[in-house]
Amino acid sequence: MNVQSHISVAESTLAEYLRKRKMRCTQERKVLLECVMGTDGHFTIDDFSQKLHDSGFHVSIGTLYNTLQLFVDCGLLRSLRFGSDKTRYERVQGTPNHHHLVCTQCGRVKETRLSDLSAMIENRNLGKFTPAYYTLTIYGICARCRRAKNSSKNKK
Amino acid sequence: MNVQSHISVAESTLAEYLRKRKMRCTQERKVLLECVMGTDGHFTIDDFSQKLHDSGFHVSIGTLYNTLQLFVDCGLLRSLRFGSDKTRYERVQGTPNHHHLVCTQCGRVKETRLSDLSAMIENRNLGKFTPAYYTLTIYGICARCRRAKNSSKNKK
DNA sequence: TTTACTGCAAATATTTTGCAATATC
DNA sequence: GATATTGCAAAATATTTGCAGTAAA
Repeated sequence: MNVQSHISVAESTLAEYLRKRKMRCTQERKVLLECVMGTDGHFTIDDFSQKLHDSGFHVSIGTLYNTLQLFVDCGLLRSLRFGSDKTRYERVQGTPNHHHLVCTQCGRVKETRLSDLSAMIENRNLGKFTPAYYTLTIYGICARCRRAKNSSKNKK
Repeated sequence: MNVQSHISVAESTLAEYLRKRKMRCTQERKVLLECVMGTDGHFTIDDFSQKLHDSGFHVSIGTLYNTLQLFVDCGLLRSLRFGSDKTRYERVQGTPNHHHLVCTQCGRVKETRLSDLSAMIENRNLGKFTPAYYTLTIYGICARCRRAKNSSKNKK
């Protein structure tokens, strides 16, 4: 599936969701959706606010929170929280299954793909619980911090 | 391994960690560790503060945050964040591998054990990244909310 | 025309920080 | 005795809320 069709799928998903709930298809929601679809990887509210600002569009911080939450509710975004960082969001569609490696030392987040694991998780029977999406986050020490730690050990 | 030995293992883990860094083994750290080891399941700072208060021990909120973070740093606790809720903590030792099912409707968190998955994740080679612990959280709709939703559908 | 949505600012909630007092080593 | 840690309160940060004005339907 190409980028263009991802966008139109997302647009109809949103439109459908709004229609069912008698919610409105506002400029803000349209523009934000477009911006979301043009953003790869995960981003914070701040990142996103900056990107919108750079593209010359203004929305208030409240609307930003509301709208991203709306996108989470209709399954277009996933929200992520690592450690005590702020909330991050990432696109669901067009984002291949991946997991996050979070360094507990420097806070860097790396994506990794473990497709067999994904398959195993997705095919899992969870009884009466109906899964929508999942997050697998592995915390540990990244290569860079490990190197730093070892070299400081050697100095002593 | 019984509870008593879990506590002594935890105590030496902490003592070792503190010693290496020339940090002090304070009353607060000792009491909080004991309280943590006597707490099953996940808890928030507030839950924990209340529990301490009930047991007649007082620590400031700042020290509480510091100390729980210290326990996370030395591998005795895991910190968890679901949705936009506050941070929760859970013991690592003596807590069997488990995963979390979070209902995106009502916010309830249920624990589930998927041991084959755990094994798969733990045995995974992540290259230069050294894993310490991981969290697998599955978001979706719980049985109760699903029932509620279906019955409201039928009414229409 | 109705009412859902937005912007703004104020309110809340959570977590961190600065500093004087205290306790550990 | 030196200094790491605590308590407290204030600050910083993140997110939510209330309300008057605006814009979808």
